[in-house]
Amino acid sequence: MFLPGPWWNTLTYALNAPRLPAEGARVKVPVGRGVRVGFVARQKIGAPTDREIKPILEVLDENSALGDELWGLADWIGRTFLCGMGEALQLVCPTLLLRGETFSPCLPDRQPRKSFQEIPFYHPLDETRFEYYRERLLAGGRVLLLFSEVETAAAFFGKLPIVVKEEALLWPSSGGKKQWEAWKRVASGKARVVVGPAGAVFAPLPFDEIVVDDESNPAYIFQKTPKISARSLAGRRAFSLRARLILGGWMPSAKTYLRSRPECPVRLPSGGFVLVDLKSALKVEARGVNGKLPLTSSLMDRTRAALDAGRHVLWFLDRKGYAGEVYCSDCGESLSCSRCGSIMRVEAARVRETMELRCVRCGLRKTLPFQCPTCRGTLLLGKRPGLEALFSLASRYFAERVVLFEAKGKPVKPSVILGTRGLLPLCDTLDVGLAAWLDLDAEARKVEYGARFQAFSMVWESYWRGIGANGRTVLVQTRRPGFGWQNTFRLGWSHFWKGELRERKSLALPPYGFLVQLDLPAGGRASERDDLVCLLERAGIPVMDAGNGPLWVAAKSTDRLAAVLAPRFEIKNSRQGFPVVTVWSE
DNA sequence: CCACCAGAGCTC
DNA sequence: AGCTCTGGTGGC
Repeated sequence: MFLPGPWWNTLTYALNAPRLPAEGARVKVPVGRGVRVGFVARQKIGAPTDREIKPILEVLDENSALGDELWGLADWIGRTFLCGMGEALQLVCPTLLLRGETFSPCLPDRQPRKSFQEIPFYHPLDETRFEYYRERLLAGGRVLLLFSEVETAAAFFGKLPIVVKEEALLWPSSGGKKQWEAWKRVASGKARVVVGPAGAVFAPLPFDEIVVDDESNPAYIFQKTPKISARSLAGRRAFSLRARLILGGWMPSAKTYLRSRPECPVRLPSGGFVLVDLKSALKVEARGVNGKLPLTSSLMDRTRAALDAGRHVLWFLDRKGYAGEVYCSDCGESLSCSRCGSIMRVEAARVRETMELRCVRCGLRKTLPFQCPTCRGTLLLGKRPGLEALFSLASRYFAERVVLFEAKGKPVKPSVILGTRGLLPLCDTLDVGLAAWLDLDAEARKVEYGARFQAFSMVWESYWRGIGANGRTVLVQTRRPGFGWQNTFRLGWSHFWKGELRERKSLALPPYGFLVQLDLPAGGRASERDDLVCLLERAGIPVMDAGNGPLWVAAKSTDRLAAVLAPRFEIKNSRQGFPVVTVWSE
């Protein structure tokens, strides 16, 4: 039996009943002090144990609660992404199914298609792609349609022709009761078409066709562990169902490009793209903050011109708050979080017009101190000015036409709108004449090997997104203009991927290999870290250890690593907590 | 005197 | 990660 949770091993229980429940059926069993719901595993022949075997308290299902196909998907997730069946089940199942809610599945039969087939469909204009998807839905069959954003899914669903809508379902973005109702409705065959965000990839229907729009968007990666992309899961489902997989978007992901080498169908018009050297930035400083703000004369001129033409301007900067860091001018020490030790940034307090500190990692809020907590120095200065500092500065030039983006409400008059990549959806509804990336080098540094792709795709999207694309200009400020990948913007993503993949291949990075991130449980002994490193190295697996932060392992396949980690994830090790394993594969 | 809560303890 | 047990608090 598998227990939903961080554990990898199966547990053995005694059954006092004439008939064995099917693989995947749920049972109630005593675990630790309490009673929990588990899933029946494939029978192991004569599992000998030296300890007393506890009884199964209740059998909840006669048949598999998930169905064979989704059960197989969970099994594949557990093996491929080093999370074990327990966490895979938590990801695949609706929460109420895990709690033991009763239901009787009646999954519809399906005439299997002959073979798996992958169709790339890349076009920068939403309407062109969406029209194609609508045609696919009208053609009949069971179709799953995934979108990278909830809003896009809802909008697409809203505009479906009545005939399709009647047999379609919009998958809820929230869990709980709504998700459970959707699950039951789909499982009982009351919908032929499922439209939704990433979570809809677990809709319990044997689809004939699976469409993934915007397939390279990292928004498909689930927030909770295991951090897997719904796109990978869609691909796996299509493969095991022998369904048709349609991959659409602005541009392909590394994996898809590598497999089918599609050609970029469009280029940026020559006037539509401007590359600016950030080294020529104006020497403007915000009060109390050290460091230049990335404003060049080229940016200012074009912004003014776009506003005069009655159009909106987007300024992208991936730094929230007023300053990214605060340091003491006497001792040089930076203020750090008392809870997790990360650096604190300065941002506007939610009450009154004051500033407060906020931890970039754990989100802890604190009031801004008057003196340095280390040396009692009285001059605290900000480093790396962010959007709020930019706002007060830009207001000097463009007065009330500058807006700091908030999710709600949109400016009516032509404005300079400041924000992070979250501004991109504004292109759908506003006439954007200029999209400016103030400091492209600083964008998307989270996953190092994916940083260039992130940056490229966002800039690419900022040109094409929305109906006002005609005549829009994209301006990119960088410290390295004219070198390497920045030049591929004009030529399109085929050129970008060719260069990028050549480099990743030489380093055996994804999609050519796996990169595994191991975050150790907080509060563990330091020796535990050494033990794990030692264990891996003895098994011939080299580990990158920076001393703090996660451990990294690069591997061609995850099999060997899985074998080494498995004993660490047995239920008896629960007391010391478990490392969080994240597999980067594309 | 017991309802309620936070923290400890446990895991085939 | 849940689940239950425990022991302290507080409401009346």
